[in-house]
Amino acid sequence: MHLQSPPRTIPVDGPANRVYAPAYNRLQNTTGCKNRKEAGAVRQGASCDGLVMDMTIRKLAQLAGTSYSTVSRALNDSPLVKDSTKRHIQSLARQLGYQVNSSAKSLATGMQMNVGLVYPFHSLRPYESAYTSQAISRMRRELATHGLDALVAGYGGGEGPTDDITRLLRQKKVAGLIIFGYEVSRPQVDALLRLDAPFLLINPAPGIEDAPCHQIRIDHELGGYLAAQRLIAAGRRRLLCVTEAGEQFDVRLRGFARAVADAEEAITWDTLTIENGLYETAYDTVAAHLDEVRACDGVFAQSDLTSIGVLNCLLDTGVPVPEQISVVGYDDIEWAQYTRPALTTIHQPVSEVARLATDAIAAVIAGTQSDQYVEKLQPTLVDRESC
Amino acid sequence: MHLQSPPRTIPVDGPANRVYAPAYNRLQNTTGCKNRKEAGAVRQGASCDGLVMDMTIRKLAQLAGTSYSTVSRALNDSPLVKDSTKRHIQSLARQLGYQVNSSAKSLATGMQMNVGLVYPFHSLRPYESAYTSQAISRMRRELATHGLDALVAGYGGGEGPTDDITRLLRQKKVAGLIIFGYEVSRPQVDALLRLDAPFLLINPAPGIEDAPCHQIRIDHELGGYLAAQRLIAAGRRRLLCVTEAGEQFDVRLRGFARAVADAEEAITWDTLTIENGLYETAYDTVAAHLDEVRACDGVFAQSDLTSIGVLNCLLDTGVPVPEQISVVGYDDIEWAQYTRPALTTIHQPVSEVARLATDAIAAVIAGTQSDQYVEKLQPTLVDRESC
DNA sequence: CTGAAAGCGCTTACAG
DNA sequence: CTGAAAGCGCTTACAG
Repeated sequence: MHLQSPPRTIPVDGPANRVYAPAYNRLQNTTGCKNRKEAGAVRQGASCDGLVMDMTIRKLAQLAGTSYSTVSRALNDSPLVKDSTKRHIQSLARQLGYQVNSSAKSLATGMQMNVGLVYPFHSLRPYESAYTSQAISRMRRELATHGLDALVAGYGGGEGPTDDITRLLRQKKVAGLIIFGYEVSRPQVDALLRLDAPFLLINPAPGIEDAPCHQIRIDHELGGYLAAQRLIAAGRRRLLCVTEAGEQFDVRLRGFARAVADAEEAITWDTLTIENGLYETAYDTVAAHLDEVRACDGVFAQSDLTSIGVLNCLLDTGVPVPEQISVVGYDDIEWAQYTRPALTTIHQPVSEVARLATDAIAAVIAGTQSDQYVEKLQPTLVDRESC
Repeated sequence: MHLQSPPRTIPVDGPANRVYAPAYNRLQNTTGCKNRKEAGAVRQGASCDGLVMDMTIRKLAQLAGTSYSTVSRALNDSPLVKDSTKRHIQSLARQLGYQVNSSAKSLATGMQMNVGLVYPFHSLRPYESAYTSQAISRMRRELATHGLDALVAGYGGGEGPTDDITRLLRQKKVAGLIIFGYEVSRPQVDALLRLDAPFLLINPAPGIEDAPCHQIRIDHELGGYLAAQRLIAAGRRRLLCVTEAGEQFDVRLRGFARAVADAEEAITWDTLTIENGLYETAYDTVAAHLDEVRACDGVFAQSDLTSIGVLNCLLDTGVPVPEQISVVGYDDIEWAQYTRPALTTIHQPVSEVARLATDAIAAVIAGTQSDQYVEKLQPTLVDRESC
């Protein structure tokens, strides 16, 4: 077997006309390394079912009888390598359970095969919304089909660009970002743009839509329209929107208003503003304004969690739903089907968003997608029992 | 300002007595790099609010007027650096928004500051259980306080050790793993053990408990006991356990049986086995065995999702809960409080688990925790309306 | 098609 | 306390 060390071409005296001889690759040093590293790190030489933990392309090259350059090319399926050589090396690698050291690869290529999934940090809740959880869960799987791993992170309200949003990119921990954007600010997006790194916004706030970046939008105006339409079709004439303040909610309200205007019947509607989207907040706000709420016959709430707060408050105070008041939610999270009455709601196409977002970011990272990717998806009405 | 290049000590002719001059660090090469890399990667020199994307310790060193070794030490807060130098460098780094290249650091130290959060892949559901989501969400935050990022991954049933479970470790993408272990197999754990890498099991199946690895267990026997005790205290005498097959569920059943044996009253109990933990499965199974179910007066279901399936089926078929049949669930997911009647259930201490797991894995990674970490936590009963 | 070399951006033993 | 050097494990331009 041909070992790479010592290199056969080393001139005994060095070339006289060069002051500095090239630094011959340190081929010798497969074992005795100068820099120590233990302390919790994986022990050198540990093996697992015949799979060695610290297999490198250098060792693979020794076993295959080629240079490690060739091993590297073979493993990356380079067309420069002879087919038989490639097959030999690949099968050897498989047998020995070789896994590339992602840090080394990343350092050499300048790109880590991870994408950051970043969503707004709600200090109010110890966990993400059901909607976010479902989306993350699905994206992780889709990402895997592209050979990408998912790193999760949060971002705070308006803390500027030194958030996790840019950190992961700047540390080169991720090759790109999928950002659940409904709370990302314009300065943050601009900072990202200046970084010129791959990122994609899901559901950005209206003020962001004209930013020249990849986006997947949901037509929330239509969502609001659909909600009002359904309520009106159920014969409801005095409507109430339970909503948080914020541009992203106003859009839905605009759709709502348009449906009301489109209706042939005389419809009145009003708004009950809640401070945040927590279940408890919705519940308590409705309880505090019971008379106003009971004066209406149909409620549109801006998220399923909010809807469930409204629904439960109504039920607990003896208001029959949907007999006296209809309720329409928004999101169609898993739990919307488990309430009694089951929640009629506007479905956000999470699976589709996950698939598209994932394909898009993968393409951007691969350099396949160069121009701005913008997709606008339509929500749909899911008819259940609460309206 | 003293720049590092060219090195002042280069002998013009090279030392005569050495064949190979030492390879002087390539200090020159801060700009003209040989290896190209673009294609979706972050553009060189892009800047963001005065923060340069590709700031390195080399450039920092030039600006600070020291060697980059000193910069490295200063940034890592080494006691070897003079305090004033350290402060100078650190403030410069902060000003310029320097962020370490995590791949380079990882390659040099052998450890990446990420931990993998791995949970069982349920092919049946497009998203994780609410319990898992909540745990992941909390762990991510706790991890951040240790300077660790969270990488999420799944593992399949019994596909052996070439899962994501070992992949992330072997690729050096993570320094350690937190594994939601209720479906991890003994061979998988053994493979992990042979790898000698930091990992911690949450809630492993009973057959794993004697493996010499870090674990956080929940006393599910007690959980089962508490459930039966509550049902009995509510005057229930003919009990039914709705459960999946599996060791981890048998433990709860044992606790349940013990409570029945401890009771002074004559209690009968039976088991209704469901094929999996899906809501629909629970609902349909109860519907298919309505007579048997109606013959009992108290149900203990093995997860909240299952309980809600049972609850809804009962409600939908006109059985009043808890008047005719009491229901006790397991897990205490967020949604348990939103059902009507609100679900009485066994609370798993997710927050505590998240905090402990996170502290433990951080300690193991840091090398602080050397002996086996085993924590056994106790579930508690949450009394609501369904029992 | 293949190999030797240089480089990616860090850390750290070694030698002042 | 500081600097120059070597090394981490890859990729890839360059030269056969």
